[in-house]
Amino acid sequence: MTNYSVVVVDDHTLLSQAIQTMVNTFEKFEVLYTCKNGQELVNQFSGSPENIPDIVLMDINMPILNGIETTEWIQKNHPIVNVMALSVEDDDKTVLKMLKAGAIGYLLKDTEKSVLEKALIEIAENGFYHSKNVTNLLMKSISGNGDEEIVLKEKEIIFLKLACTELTYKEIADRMCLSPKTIDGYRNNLFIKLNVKNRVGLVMYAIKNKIYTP
Amino acid sequence: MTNYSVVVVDDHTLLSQAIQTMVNTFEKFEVLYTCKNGQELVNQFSGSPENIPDIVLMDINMPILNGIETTEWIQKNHPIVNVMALSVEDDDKTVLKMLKAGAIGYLLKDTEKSVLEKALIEIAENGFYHSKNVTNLLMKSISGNGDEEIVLKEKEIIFLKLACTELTYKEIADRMCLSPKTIDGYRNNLFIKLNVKNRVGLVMYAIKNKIYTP
DNA sequence: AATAAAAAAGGGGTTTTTCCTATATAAATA
DNA sequence: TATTTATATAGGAAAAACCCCTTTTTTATT
Repeated sequence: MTNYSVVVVDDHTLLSQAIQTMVNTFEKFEVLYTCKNGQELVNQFSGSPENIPDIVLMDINMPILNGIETTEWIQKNHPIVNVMALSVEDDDKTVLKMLKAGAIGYLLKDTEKSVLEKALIEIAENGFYHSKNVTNLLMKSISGNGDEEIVLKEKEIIFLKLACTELTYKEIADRMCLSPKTIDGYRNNLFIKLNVKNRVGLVMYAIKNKIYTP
Repeated sequence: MTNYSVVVVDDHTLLSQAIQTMVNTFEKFEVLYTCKNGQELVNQFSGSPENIPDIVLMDINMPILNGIETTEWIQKNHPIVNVMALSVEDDDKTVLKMLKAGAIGYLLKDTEKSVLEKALIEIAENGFYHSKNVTNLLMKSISGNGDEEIVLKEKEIIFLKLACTELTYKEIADRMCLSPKTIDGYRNNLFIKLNVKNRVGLVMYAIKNKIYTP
């Protein structure tokens, strides 16, 4: 009987290699290769059918092509592959996005070796795994709470980024080649849209949603 | 000939266990145990002399007792132990603090397995290791740039945290049981002290220095 | 106790932000 | 083309943020 093949994707090379070493100690599992980001994975997958594993262990925060985008790509092009998210993130929105993108499991990086093995076995044999946290989260997400995904337009994002600097709205207007009054509008729209009270609220939203990185 | 003993400290259990597995594959090295935070390490060290390793691989961001504090403790109580920092952080201040605390090396988590092994060997045999990044940083830090460590008092920190919320300065004053005018003073002092122009500057400083976590 | 230093508070002013309402203009659509 | 619809812009005003300078109160120091 052949082993299940695994690919590890994480921009922290040491982590991905360490996990590789670890997974290789598991009976039944074997790491094919590791990737530093989503782009590398896409290249590998597109290279040869032999590069397509049974399971992908995927970090979320990565440069170039992040975990969510990459999972979407896999879901579209190789729907048989099981993606398990592996992240330090545990904020609700991120988890939900990852699951929506098609991940069939979600594991925090502060779990035990044994838990990872158990999760891999479940995925390989049953096709799913969910930690307690995630199960609770899913319950919450289903019951009520439509969540109304907020979509920002390009200019709003640019504005938001500038609002995270020490620039004055007047100066932001100059940078964006718009009248201060227009900026006034952007700001007020976002106050309502993002449900915040003032500029600090904008800044916090931008940071939490990775629109601006301090 | 006996192996060099290593202890891995990281709050991400999966990472510390994965690194444990990896280090155990290195000839000459052997992991004694892993810890989830500094407190655990202190307990282990204080438990039995057999628990004291040659090398500690230490993460920086940890709850309870962080990497810098833990390194200081080790430096004070077990100065023979070599601490190597292992972190995703690469901002100058953090690295310098870690080195000042007594770490003899600094490795980013996105390095290769082979680099880790090489670093461990250097530490074990020569007693030091520095990645290129760190060497450059040290050069910068020595040449000129006194850096003037900014020290904030307790109340300034409380104020700074509140300034990161959507509260009005008036409301912050209430929370801190101070007059709005006093808050005015705190704000203006911090503007000068932190070299920022407005509230966004305060927020950014607080976040960058982990005084406030979004 | 006298003096110095730090923390808290106030007076009063300018600028920026925030808010509300209304209009011109461009872009998309029936 | 006429009609929405989204985007950009104004006017005006109240609130909050920002700034400078002075005074009181507390705390520490010799």
